Amino acid sequence: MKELEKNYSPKDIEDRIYKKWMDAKAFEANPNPNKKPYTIIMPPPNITGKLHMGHALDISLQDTLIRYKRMKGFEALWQPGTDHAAISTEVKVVDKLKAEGKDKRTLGREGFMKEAWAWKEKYESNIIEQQKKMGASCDWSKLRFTMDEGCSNAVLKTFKELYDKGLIYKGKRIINWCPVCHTTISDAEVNYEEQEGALYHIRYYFEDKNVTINGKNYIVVATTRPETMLGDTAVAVNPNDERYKDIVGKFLILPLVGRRLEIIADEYVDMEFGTGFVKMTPCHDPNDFEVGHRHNLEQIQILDDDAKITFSGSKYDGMDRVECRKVIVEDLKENGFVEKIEAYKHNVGTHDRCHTNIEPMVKDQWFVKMEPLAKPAIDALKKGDLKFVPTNFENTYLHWLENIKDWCISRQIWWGHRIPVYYCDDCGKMTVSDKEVHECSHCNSKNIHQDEDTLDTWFSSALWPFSTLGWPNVDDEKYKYFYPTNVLVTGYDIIFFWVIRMVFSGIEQTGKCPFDEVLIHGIVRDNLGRKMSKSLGNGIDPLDIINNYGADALRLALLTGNAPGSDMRFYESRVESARNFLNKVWNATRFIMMNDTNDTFDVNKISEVCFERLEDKWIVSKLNNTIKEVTNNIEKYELGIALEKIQKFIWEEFCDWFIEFKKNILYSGDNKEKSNAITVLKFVLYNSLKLLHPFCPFVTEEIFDNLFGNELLIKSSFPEYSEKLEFSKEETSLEYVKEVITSIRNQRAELNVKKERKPEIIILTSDDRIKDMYVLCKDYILTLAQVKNISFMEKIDNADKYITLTFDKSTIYIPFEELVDVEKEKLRIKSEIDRVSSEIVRAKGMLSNERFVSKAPKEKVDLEKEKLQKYELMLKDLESTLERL
RNA sequence: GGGGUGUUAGCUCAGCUGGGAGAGCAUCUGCCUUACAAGCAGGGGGUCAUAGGUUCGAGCCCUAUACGCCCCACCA
Repeated sequence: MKELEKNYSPKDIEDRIYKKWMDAKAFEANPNPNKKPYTIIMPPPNITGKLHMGHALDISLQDTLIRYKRMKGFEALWQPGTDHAAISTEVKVVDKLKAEGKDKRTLGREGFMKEAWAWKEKYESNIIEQQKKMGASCDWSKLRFTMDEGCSNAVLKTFKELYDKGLIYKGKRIINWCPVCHTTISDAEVNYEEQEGALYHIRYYFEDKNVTINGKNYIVVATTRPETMLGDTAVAVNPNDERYKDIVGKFLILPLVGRRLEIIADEYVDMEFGTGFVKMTPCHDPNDFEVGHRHNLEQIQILDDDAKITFSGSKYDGMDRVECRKVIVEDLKENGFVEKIEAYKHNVGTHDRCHTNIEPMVKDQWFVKMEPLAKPAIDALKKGDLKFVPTNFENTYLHWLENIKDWCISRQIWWGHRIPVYYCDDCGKMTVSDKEVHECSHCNSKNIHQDEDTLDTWFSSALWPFSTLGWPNVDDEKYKYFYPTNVLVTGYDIIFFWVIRMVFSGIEQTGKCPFDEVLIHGIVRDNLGRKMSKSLGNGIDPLDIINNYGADALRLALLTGNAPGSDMRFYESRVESARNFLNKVWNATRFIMMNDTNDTFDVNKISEVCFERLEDKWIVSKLNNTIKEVTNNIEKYELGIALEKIQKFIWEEFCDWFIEFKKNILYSGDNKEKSNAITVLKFVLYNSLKLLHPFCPFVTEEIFDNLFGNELLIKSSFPEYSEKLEFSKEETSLEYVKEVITSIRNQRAELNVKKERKPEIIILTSDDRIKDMYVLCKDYILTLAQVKNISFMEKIDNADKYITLTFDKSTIYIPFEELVDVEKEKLRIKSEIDRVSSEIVRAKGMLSNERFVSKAPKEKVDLEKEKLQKYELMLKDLESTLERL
């Protein structure tokens, strides 16, 4: 047996282990009729960035699940890939070009795409390398990209099918325009930010000088955006507004411009707000657009794509929107149109990528009709075909789908899937096709040109669960075997963007919900609870953590105490304690290897009969139970709880107690005993490593390799709970061990044993197995409580010289004069009497409550009876000891 | 405005279908015991936000209140 380093150092190990897995093709999964499939589709990271803590958490969760299922005997596929991240990437590439003195427009579409693909190659490999550092066991041989040929085919096919069904349409609608990115964005990509602004109250005079309201011949409208008045085409009031009933249908004159505006009545207007008059700017406000439609209002576009004013023939033409606002307000003031200006906080829509204020505009765009698609997605959840963990996100999901608006999918950028629509320059008609198009399908003219726009990046990600598996080729073996997938793991922040769109796309295109369950996790925040962000500079780089502590430690830190769906704060101290735990496992291994006398360990030859001694039965039974509980927890996605139980078992039960028990045998026992001890130690470690492997794969694989050789841990099987290891008939034996543990604890903790004293303690017991356990603990007691030795007696004569600790099956006698400060001991016993007495009162109270006895389950009642008995015994003993002192 | 969620030890958080309050960190005490000082043995510290209710029994279920956070909608 070789010797291990004193401390676990992940750096030397992780890359080597990862390579080993890769060489063994351990991550690959292929259709296998003899196994059940288990599939997780990885949320494809954007090719714009590097690995952050959110990814690290995402990977830790998924990798743990997939490794677990793989060990459980499933053909477990974790499908990796990356996302082209349309706008984000385009912005980055444009910036990069700018830095190089190049310009997107002069480069042209083709030249730009070349640059973008080069970017993709570089950044994709970066992020993949980083995922590998985390230990991600995804099937890299099946790596996909949202713009690769297969995914592009899926996009074309889907577009064509939805178009043919009338679910994709082109129309002039009001959309969100980003004046910086020069593209439309969907509603979901708009973030509302509260901004300081002003509410400008402006007078609009009646056309007819004889018309008055409240004695004035003007009305007052309130607006936060006075510059948009250039596009006003009406003023609206609520039809139920008694104040203004008589002036509906009258005309106003738009200040500065002179346009005639009719006063119209529409329910949209809130009578309570402001003056009850609303100026209507159908081209630059979504609500006004709707009202405009109902009343056939003229649409006047006053902003161009840069959000500059286009109002030819006026001084405002060409002004920036912000500048124009100032000028218009000045002009209004000068001409006496301003009633008042109030400071006003309001929410302004911004682009989630560049944080520019978005501009509502009317443009000809492509949309997906959502209502018919949303319905089956709602039903899927209601029928139970789809479940969220935790379930409270189901409300969010339903609420969004039930109030859904059509999805604007066209983007005025180049990096993405180009919309497969071709316009004929001769007949003017459209041809939509999922194949290459060379001529107009209506007039056969070759004079055609393709739509310039590309698709929203989420259009392709929506197809990810099946496009990566071979769809639209429905005969693809991968698709047939691995689809639909089992669980989707992602953050709550992209439920709307991604999860919902995958669900309705999956149902529409494949007829099946793309996954059974969605495991939602929260955001990893900094130690002050803030989001990690570039602008705050508070981001923690997972790679730094991996360098310092190892990937396993990072994974453990992210998984412990992290409940599904809720945010967590990241503390480096957590990583440190995780690392310490791993070191503990490492050293337990080291201990076993140092004492190893048994090179012929064969786990298959181990059965329940190997566990002869009490402590063996005890630890194996603990192990067995841990396996059962941990399996349950993992199946319920309670990874944090599972991990906690494994750690507790390994550290407290295995290391602190079992290994300590075995030291006596290993140091002084005979060879057969030693060999037996090693066998059990190895058996428990062997299974512990397996339990632990899904969570921290590197260190466990390394240890496994050192200790058990041939087999790869990643390919081994997860431990199974076994009835045979319950030792149910031996249950009392476990209590013996517990008793010994308790007695040792009591001596150490409560007696204030003086350091230099090493007297002999005496134990009375008639049970040989108890005797055995005390002998086993002898050195442990010696070391820790400085008790010199243990002797066993049938009875003890001068009992009043001893302090006693009484248990069910044994009594410990400790010579108090030698060992203990009598006064302190009296105090201890008194407080102990108080505690036990109150327990007795509690138990008696419960048992004398007739309703408890009659209504509570029998086992609960029995439990209380047992407790009462035990405490009464203890009380008696404590009282007699106190008397003797 | 609608929906969700939180309030548990000094800090950050677990607590699964209701059955004697837990972890990590911090703190205090004693240990360089030959697997591990990245360690060992122990201690202190909680009216589980408040008020009611259901129940034999509530941190957990119900109702209300207070404070906080998140998401959606967005009123010019």
